[in-house]
Amino acid sequence: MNTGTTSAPDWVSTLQPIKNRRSATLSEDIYASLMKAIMAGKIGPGQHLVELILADQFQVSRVAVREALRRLANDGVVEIIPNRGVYTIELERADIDEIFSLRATLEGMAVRLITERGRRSDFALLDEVVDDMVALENDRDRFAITQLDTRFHRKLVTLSGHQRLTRVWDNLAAQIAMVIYQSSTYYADAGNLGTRHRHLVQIIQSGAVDSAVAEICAHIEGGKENLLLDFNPLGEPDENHAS
Amino acid sequence: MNTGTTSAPDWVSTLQPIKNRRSATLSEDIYASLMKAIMAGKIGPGQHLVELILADQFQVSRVAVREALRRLANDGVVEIIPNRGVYTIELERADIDEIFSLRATLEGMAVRLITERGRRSDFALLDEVVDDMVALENDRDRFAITQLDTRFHRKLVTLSGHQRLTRVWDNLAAQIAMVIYQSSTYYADAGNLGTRHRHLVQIIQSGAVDSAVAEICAHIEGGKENLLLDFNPLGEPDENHAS
DNA sequence: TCGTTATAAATTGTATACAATGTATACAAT
DNA sequence: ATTGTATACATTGTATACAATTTATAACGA
Repeated sequence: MNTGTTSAPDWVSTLQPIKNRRSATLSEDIYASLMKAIMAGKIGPGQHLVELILADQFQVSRVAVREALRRLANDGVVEIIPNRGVYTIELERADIDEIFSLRATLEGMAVRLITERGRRSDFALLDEVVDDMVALENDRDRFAITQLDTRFHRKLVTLSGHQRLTRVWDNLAAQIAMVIYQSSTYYADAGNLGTRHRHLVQIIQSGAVDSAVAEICAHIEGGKENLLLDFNPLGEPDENHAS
Repeated sequence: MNTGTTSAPDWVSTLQPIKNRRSATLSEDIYASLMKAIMAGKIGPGQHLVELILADQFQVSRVAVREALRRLANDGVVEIIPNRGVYTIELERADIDEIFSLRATLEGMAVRLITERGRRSDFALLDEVVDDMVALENDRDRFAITQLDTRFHRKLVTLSGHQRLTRVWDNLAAQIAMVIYQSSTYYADAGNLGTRHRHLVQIIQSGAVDSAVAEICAHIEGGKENLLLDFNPLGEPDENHAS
């Protein structure tokens, strides 16, 4: 527990020290804590995550922090530069295109599997989430909305029964969340969130595979459009406006 | 460099100690070495990878090995059970279905992107690989054939220009290789390998997106069929035939 | 004989210590 | 002033040491 005297960024102090761990290993807890902070935008893009500083803050050793950082690198939310350090990624316009197009492909596959199989119980489980959405349609709690939306789409993927697909989606989910939380307009039309998802479920339920896949793709594309409404190039140079 | 006296499996001794590292970090080298051994089937499914034993063999510390093992877990070729250890995965029939269906989806997306864009230079690069295949059509070197086949499909993915798609595919590639190397019949029809891939490139070149995507899916599905010809349930119970 | 508890062995999880690498600063030479 | 070089600092990479957990083994009682 080396007491580093190095100057630390503001967001460091917001990280809660690990008192008694909740998961199987320390690094798991640290991973969860950092992931949450990054996804919520508390850490912000391009930040340097220094092992010793984080270790001091969490009151654990560097190795635990180190392992957590490697896991974050997997999920693509931080970048490791050998001998230099770990930095949170900076999402540019092209990245958003990639994230959403890949997401559409993955969820499209899930929808195809669900639709082809046509299990009544699947539809019921999806409807459950939609019901919660409808109940929340006049709410303005962005956090709750995001949670619910994510829950629906993840349910879609898990119901596919495809473990590897789920795993890949979970990886991407971190980046999706990063982007969504940073946007103010993504849920501009939160008012009809339930309606839109209900519609999607109905098409899936109808058994029309191609229509269902097309619908989820359009759904996701629509989300991207909303997102881009207020996309200001966060990490981008913004075209050097002289000086 | 603790000299463990514990009994070690045979395959351990085949791993070359790291003399002077080639990549940026030690764990990177160890990761590459282990991955190669697993993909080639030298380590086999269900094996327990003990950190200390590996550290002794590579003549490095446990932490470097540990990091490498975590990376392997990402790629889904080993499974980490907290406090118990790291084990190579055992692929069952359902896993093969998953791997190939996900692969079809990913490469399908790549083909769509390439076909939509219709870049002449892309076609040329793909044709280059196909030429090499044709030159090798009467060869019986399974290793060379596998290498070339992998090169083609990876080229397909990278040419899509979609970094995240490429990354996901690379992850899956390890599992694909594991399966292929363990099968004797996957390249049963290696004689027309070049022809089949040439056909695929031509359809892509024609610009017919739907046909091209359908073709790559059929291509991959065909590969799976070959693979399953000699699939003996490696890790599977084989349906308990009484006792 | 069976199950239960106690003890020891093996293995992983975590912390600390040291080495190597990269980065910035100060100073000299031109 | 500018470039090159040396030195000190910050940070990561790697090794060793200790703690915690699980599994195996043995002793014990019913």
